[in-house]
Amino acid sequence: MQIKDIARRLHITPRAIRFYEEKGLIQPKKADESGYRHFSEEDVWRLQTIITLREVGMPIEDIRELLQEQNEAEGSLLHYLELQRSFMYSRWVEMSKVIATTEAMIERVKRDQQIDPGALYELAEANKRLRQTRDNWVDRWNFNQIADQYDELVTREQEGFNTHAFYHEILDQVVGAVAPKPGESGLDAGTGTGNLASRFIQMGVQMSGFDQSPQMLLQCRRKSPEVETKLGTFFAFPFLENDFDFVATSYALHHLTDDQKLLALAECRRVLKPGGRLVIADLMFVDQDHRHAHLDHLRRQGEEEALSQILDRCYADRSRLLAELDSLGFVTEVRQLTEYVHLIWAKLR
DNA sequence: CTTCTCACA
DNA sequence: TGTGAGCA
Repeated sequence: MQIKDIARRLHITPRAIRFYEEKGLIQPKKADESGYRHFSEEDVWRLQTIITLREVGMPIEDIRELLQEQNEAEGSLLHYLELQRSFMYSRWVEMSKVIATTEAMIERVKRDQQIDPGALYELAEANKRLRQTRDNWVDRWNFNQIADQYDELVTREQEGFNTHAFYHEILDQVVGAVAPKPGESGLDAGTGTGNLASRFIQMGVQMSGFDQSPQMLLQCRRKSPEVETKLGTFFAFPFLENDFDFVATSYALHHLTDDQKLLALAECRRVLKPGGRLVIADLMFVDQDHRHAHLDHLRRQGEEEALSQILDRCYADRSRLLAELDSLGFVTEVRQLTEYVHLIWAKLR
């Protein structure tokens, strides 16, 4: 297929296609003699993905990085579509928030019968901060790289400080706290290799899960094909509103900063049915005082490894999560499971 | 019909 | 982040 054919098919100009090649997003084969580009079906999917991601506002450079890690995964068409879906959801969630903010601005102007620039500015800024908080996330753990060893890593007996001590027991506690009834549908947020989701599957529950790492999802599909898996992020769960009876999440929130955790809680709320419940098990401190006291303690003991791990991972401020859950309309209960792992049970009022 | 480069917004 | 002109 020549450049004009594919351009017509995808409704873009040949010039733009060459431009994407120049930027390193595609590498079409060139015929030896003429120097003409020849495009395969795979190239079509890839370009379609590029176009969609551009349409939802993703910069060229980001698309390039995304497609690069994507390249090594197999089953291209499905992966391209999943990438597109994931970003459609993030765009959708973002638009919902912008609409809500605009509504609030309109209400304010109507009510006050005059424009208060400061307040309107505040509202507009809130959107910007939200986007920044969300865009700040990076996968410092490189899950695509470690996906095939992940289960081994978390269950290995470790010398000294072990963040994943009692891993399986804690997952069992989460299942117990959710107390799922057969036929219910649940979501495992940040499902990874599906260790939590598969427990629910065994109880006759319909499970969905999402993760930001395609490689982790491959492991999950291999181990537990019954889990519906989607590519997606904690800032835009790839699901519609009111989809689930419960959301469960374990050892995932600590990959987010505290601000990002709050966004994630709002997403939990969004996908839950009325009366739905949320169970979180993760690394936490009771509150900031507890955090600082504990860090001081470790410093005095010379526990450098534990200290650096805690500082490196984003142990949650439990009190802040609870406050946010309350304002989102949840009633909550808490239980401390191990030295660092706490369990939060929450139910929509 | 395609290639590439250069200038332009 | 692309586009159009001009050339080979």
